[in-house]
Amino acid sequence: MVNIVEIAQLVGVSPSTVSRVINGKPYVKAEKKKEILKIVEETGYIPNKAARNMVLRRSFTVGIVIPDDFNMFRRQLFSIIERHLNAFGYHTLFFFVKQDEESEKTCLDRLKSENLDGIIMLHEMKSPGFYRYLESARIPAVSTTCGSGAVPAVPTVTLDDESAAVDAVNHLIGLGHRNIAMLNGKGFSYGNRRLDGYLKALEAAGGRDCALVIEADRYSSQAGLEAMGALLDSGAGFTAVFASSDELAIGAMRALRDRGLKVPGDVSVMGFDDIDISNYLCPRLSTIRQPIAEIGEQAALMLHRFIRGEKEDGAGAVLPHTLVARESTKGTGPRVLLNPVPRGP
Amino acid sequence: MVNIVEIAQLVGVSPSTVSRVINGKPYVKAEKKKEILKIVEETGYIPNKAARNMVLRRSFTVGIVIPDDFNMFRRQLFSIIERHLNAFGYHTLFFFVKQDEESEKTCLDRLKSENLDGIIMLHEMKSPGFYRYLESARIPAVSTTCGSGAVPAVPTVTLDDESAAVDAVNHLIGLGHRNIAMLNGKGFSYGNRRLDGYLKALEAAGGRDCALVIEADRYSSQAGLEAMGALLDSGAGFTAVFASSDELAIGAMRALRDRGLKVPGDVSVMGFDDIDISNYLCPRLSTIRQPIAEIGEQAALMLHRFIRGEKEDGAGAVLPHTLVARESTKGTGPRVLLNPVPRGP
DNA sequence: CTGAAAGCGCTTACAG
DNA sequence: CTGAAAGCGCTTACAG
Repeated sequence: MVNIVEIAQLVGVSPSTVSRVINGKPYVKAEKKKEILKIVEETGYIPNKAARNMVLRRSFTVGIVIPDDFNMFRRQLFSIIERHLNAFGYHTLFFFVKQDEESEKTCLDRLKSENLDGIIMLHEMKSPGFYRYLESARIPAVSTTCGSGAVPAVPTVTLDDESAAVDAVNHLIGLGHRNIAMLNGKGFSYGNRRLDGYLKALEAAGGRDCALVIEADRYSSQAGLEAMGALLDSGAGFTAVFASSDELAIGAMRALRDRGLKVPGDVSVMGFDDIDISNYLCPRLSTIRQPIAEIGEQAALMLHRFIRGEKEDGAGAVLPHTLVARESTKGTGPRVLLNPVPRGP
Repeated sequence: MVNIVEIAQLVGVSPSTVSRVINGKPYVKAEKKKEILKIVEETGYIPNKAARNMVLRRSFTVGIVIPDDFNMFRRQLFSIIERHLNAFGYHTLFFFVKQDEESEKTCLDRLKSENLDGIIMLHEMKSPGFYRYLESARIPAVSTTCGSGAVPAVPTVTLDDESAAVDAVNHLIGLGHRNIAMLNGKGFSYGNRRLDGYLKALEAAGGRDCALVIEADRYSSQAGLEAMGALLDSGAGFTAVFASSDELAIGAMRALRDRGLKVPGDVSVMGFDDIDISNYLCPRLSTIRQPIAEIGEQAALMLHRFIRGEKEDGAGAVLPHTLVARESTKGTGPRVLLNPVPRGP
């Protein structure tokens, strides 16, 4: 690998000058510049990043902290963020973290050694030490996952989970459903906020005592399948389900079908996220659309400004969601309570 | 940020000694070691990575080159690879690349500046310059995506796409189907290999003249929806479809349903990949299971050995696939050719 | 077992 | 406009 002093020798100038033209600094005579560029081109010289980062004491890269088992919603989100960040000139470094302290600690240690320009959180850390560090080390960070205002040092770009859940449940109520179960995930605060919305909507409709909540281990299809299976086994009655992620809903639909129940004939199913696949399912999934593109764009932009020292005015942004009514939800018709068919043969 | 000389001063030793204990080198008196560790702990000192990488002339990180719009199959694969790589002590740096020369060039330039220990290719580069560079710079690389043996310098861990496709089509043939369409993606050589398998199976069954191939833009559900729509519009007759990715199959099923056709009642659909979601669909998707976990593990292991200088014996590994017959494929029954219903008013 | 010194490849005041 | 020099934070022969 050729380095800057070799280039300098080849051209017959000093490394300082080479550095200047490489970094687009002014004050270099046009002809010299041309010669240098020519040699750089010929040799295929690429500056050593580690050396550069060291002296500059920054890395021009932003870290993206994301759950190890990130679902499709985050899959889509991070692509968008990555793209915007690139457009701003940042590289991107992923930190996959699991749901345990050990993993969070490892992540934090790595973070510290990287000299990151900034951080995007697509994850919620349990350990407060993490956020304390960001604050004390004055590392700009933006979250798309914490509750708005939950972590003072970290502005959050998100939707209003609670009112989105209210809308989802109201959609079901408007269709005539009264016994609406909620299938929630675990481990993220947005689950709580969506649960709050569910309860609130029920309450407003005078059906708070119909609340029926089951908690899945995660937000995946498999978790949804299992949780819905358990719900059906319990013998609880319901004609609709609100799942707090599309993947949960997909698993739930599968469990319903496995018991011979029709969606939406017997049970209406409502998701949350509007991941790409939801519109290709049979039936197409009714859901709450998160404005993924806008969240990603805003988060990247906000972080960029943050890094450049344009102090943000605080809590972040709350973006509008959309109710997408598709085929997996429909009216109750005779409004009878579903009696789940007994399991097995 | 505290650095190594400050730590040294605090303890009253030289930076050399601190460096030794941090890196677990021998020859440090136990008591000194203890004191140093204590101060390191107290101050929360983390070595500066850029500095370390520079002097060591390596980064302890492997690059993962992956299509910008990677699908769920790669999503699952990269998580597995990332985990194994971590277990071997590598960090991981993603390079998202688009299907154009520009993007490939950018990727290559970044690659050069990173001093990577090795590279995993979850993508196929069009520009031969990329592979030439890997070879000339002697950067260990392993692919999971190129054809086996396609790029001499890059061993490949993959399945036998052609014979997997043969199995898929034979499954359909065994069910009584004769008019089997293939829905292929674009831009990756494995598409060609799967196409070869499709043709081969047809030929072996004496039905080569029934070949009916439509090429989608990509391997996504949307692409599958569109391609299947076009196929139906063409008026071509078929009772089964072999799609070269599960996502393509999902889109195809949606298009079929949109025309009022039943899967598998009217048309059987076969996918390829066996991504997580496929087993939750209604109907559950019949498909070819790629041994994702094994591919990921093997690729990581092979790269690790490669990096350590244990020269691989060349072309890589071919792992076994599995035919997974689920609900989206079934016998033809009366074996009539489907006459597509005319498109809606 | 330990430290002083050189060096990794770059950038940036500083002096001209 | 340009170069010599110092310095970023680490590691590693080398000499003791």
